[in-house]
Amino acid sequence: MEKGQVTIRDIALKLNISISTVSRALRGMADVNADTKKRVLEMARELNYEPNQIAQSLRSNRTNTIGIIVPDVQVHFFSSIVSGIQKVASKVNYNVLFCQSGESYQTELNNLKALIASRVDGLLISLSRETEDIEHLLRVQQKNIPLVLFDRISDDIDTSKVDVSDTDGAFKAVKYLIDTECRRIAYLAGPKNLTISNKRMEGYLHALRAAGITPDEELIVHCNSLKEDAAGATAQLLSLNNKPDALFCVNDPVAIQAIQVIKKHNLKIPEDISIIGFTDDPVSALIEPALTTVAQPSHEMGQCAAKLLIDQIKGYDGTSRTVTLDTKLVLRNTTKLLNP
Amino acid sequence: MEKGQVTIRDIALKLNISISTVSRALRGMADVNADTKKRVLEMARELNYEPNQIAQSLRSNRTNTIGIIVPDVQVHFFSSIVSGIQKVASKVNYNVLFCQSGESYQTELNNLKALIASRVDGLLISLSRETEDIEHLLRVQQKNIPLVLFDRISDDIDTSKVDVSDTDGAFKAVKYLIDTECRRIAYLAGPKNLTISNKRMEGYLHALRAAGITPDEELIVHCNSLKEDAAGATAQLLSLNNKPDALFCVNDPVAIQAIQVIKKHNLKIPEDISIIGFTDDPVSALIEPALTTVAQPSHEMGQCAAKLLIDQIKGYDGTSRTVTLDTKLVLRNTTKLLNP
DNA sequence: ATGAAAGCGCTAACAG
DNA sequence: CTGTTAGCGCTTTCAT
Repeated sequence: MEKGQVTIRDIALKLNISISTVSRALRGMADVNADTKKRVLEMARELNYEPNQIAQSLRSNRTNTIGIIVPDVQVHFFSSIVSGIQKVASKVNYNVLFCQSGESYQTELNNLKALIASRVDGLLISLSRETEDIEHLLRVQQKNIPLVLFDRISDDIDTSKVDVSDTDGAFKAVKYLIDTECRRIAYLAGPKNLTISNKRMEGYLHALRAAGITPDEELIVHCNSLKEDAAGATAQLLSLNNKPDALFCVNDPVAIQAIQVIKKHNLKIPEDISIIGFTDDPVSALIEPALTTVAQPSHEMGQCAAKLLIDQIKGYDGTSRTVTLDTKLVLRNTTKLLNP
Repeated sequence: MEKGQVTIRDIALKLNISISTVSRALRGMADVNADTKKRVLEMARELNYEPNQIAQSLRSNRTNTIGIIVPDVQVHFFSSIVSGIQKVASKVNYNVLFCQSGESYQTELNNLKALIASRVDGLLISLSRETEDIEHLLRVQQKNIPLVLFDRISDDIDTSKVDVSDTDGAFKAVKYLIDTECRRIAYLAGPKNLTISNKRMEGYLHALRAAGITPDEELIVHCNSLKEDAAGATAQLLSLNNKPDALFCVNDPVAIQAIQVIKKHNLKIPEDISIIGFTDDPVSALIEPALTTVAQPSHEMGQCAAKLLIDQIKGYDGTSRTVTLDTKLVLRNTTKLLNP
């Protein structure tokens, strides 16, 4: 066995039959003598034979492998998506080639190159924060490689996409704040070019206007590198003459930062100031006070994206479509109770 | 381009030269006419050529791909390891095929089969909780596929391994509890067959004995399915006539469960009862009180395992060795301060 | 029911 | 410097 892995040739030689017969027997094709077939299968097991998928792929031009690129799998939201993808894929015998862009456009490019070279049957991508130009995605399409974008999607390309109802989620959150008597509601936003941040802003503005509240520029603050700036941005809001009485945050980490700062200022949550986040990170239920947040179905998102892609690969569905999953407002202790 | 991806043959035809020349030019081999080479490279770019790694792999018998199996990537500890692995691998142009066992032995077996069929150059595995028999790993070795185990390792196989100093970490934790005047220290253990849980128990016992404290069977409670049973186990300890004054927990999720229960019993942490966890999950710093815990360098663990494997693949090092990474006691607010 | 042979895309002798 | 050829392991005609 020193010569590496066992091949159908080894089996054929041992049994003194041709490799085509072995191949046929192994795949359970109809026109093989029952006895031959039995002997082949036995020998295969005895020699611990595993089919060489590389050879199969070269022949069939299909690898049964899909590629994923996410910014950073250490972020729970993404690991949950990746988990969903992998489970769906493995159920239908697809392998998953896994890459991280680390929020770098250049790395995303390199990842993509590697995945294309590996001849993945399809691609699942959540764009890096740096990515603005999507030329590389167009090149994927030219090569007829099925592509599904998720979460960090782009409007500049016509392909299948999975996202969540950001705008509606934000609307529901801000509406709840208004319904619980908050009037000066601030938005702790993400970078100005981040699509999801802008969509959430839309929902925020829409909810304010629907309640007859005029948005105040002063109350919208952008954090450039999400985590780091959040504390500063919060401090800035708290130093206003006319302080906010609620904070809607672009995501949970920002909200958690905000909570820390607010606590230091000795303000009571939610009596003095209410807070709502976005994502429903597992941490959010455990901190104190437990964070009210707009939950995104991350695991489901992964599953949905994977299904969409595999359907496309198998040619069940050639049209590109966008699936928008629902968000849900999870009420916890950083918001006041609704008076019935 | 309807015919799928571009091959060196397409380039050769367009340029009216042989495919071997194209192959040589593409790989920048010395003995190619500078002009020919230039024309090949230009044409390659023009046609958007990407080398077919499948074909290369079949020829070279190397895929430049490593396989990972982890129980569940949604657990931060594992996603952090996976992240470390992927970064190291991509730096040296290795792809990562990613699988999850979901703590199921059967799924682990299936994953392994798929990865072997994909002819990965090496394997990185953290065993499922169900896995007791390691026959499948021996078969991997018979096939001469380099294998590195990490975190959930097995003593029954001679291969490279990466783990952390569980015993020493536990010792440090329990010693700290003793040094801060705790005397009745309980151990909230994991399943009885879980290696890491047992190693941590050793450290626990060792620290007690070193301080002249006789271990009390009553104070060692096993949780079978880590998360679910923790609450019950804690309640059980609190109902003892002679209650514990400290809790050493097999991991952070268990510790966090314990904290909830203790709070409900209106006991003060750490005044009435101290708690120490294991892992340093990101949550642990954010809960209240912030959890004192034994930190495991998860990201580093991934990097280390990947390096070990790749060295082995490249034949730099054929011997199997075990790397034990250091743990660190991170003091937070579930333990008392040390009196100087 | 089985075998022989071609070919998937690429690399590596071996010739020229 | 370049072309020809064989072959990696497998599937699939096409014969027999």
